[in-house]
Amino acid sequence: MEAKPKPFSQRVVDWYRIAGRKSLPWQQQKTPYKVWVSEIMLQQTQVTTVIPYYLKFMERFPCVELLAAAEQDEVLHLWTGLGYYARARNLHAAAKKIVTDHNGEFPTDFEQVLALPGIGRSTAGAVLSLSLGQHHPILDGNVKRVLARHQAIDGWPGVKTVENQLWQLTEKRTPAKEIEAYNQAMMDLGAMICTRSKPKCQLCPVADDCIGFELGDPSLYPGKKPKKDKPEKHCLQLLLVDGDTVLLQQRPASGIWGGLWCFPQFDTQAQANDYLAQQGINGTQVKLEKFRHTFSHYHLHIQPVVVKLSSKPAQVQQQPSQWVDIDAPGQLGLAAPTEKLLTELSEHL
DNA sequence: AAATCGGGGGC
DNA sequence: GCCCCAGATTT
Repeated sequence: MEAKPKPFSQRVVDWYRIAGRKSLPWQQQKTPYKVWVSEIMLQQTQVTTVIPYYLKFMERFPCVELLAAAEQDEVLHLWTGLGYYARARNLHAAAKKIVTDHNGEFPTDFEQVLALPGIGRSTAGAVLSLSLGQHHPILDGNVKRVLARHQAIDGWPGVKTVENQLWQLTEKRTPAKEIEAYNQAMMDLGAMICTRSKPKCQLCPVADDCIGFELGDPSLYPGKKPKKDKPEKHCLQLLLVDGDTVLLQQRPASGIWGGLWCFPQFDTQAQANDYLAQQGINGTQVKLEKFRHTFSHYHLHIQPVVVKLSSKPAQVQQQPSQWVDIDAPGQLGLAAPTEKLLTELSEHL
């Protein structure tokens, strides 16, 4: 008589009990708020990078009311360096909505959670299952990878039909019991065993019936995103220096570096000169070394130009701007290149 | 140098 | 609904 193999979910949960992660900061005395903040940060960054950001964030905003009451600048400040700043703005907006619409209590109804900005089906399911044990399937990058390999699902998950297959599969595999352990286990399995490259199949609890493994190369799944050439763009950034201070302008709320504070940026030297003339700014221009910053869809070559002013001009700024201390810019959200240039400027002067 | 990651929003 | 967009880190 043959032994009946254990179900997929049982093997995954058994593995988790032994090898999974249970002592991360957001796994202690779990609440929807803690799990929510961690999930948003983890959408764009790995666990080890997230931990210090998460700890600082929770120290400053231990509850949703305090987050809702904060200035956007301070929220972005705590996000500086994490990237995808729209997520911080959505987090902040969602906190305000929780206070006004839900009396400061994180909603426990799936549809209401889904209606919060920055939360889609997978994140809503993750927060409610991990913090409250509600039964919802999840489909983050880790789960996609595990499932796509296990069933050898072809194609890039960015394609709707492929994504739909994966949702069907996660619905089918998600067990009625032990939802919390299973969902956490699947994310851990993807992060620790079924890694993007060099998966540790010999340690995997579901390698026995993994079709990707059986076919010889699980790393062929999921299919890769078709790649596009990234255009090279160029710009100048003006570092207007007056004594120990420098001028920062706030970026428009949407688009690149939305809501962050950056140096005034121009496409051409001529446009920069026009601006300086308009603002009545005189001063010697000193070019710093050009560098390249890469986005998801283009490379930006930034030519920093230091302009030392003899006096602060009477600004007729068309957008919010402020003079900040070069060594201590304050509680503002800064893009990575802005931080880098501030450091350089500090050394240069 | 290339891959990545879940959701928003414009069309 | 489809398609494009966002950014720093890891491999």
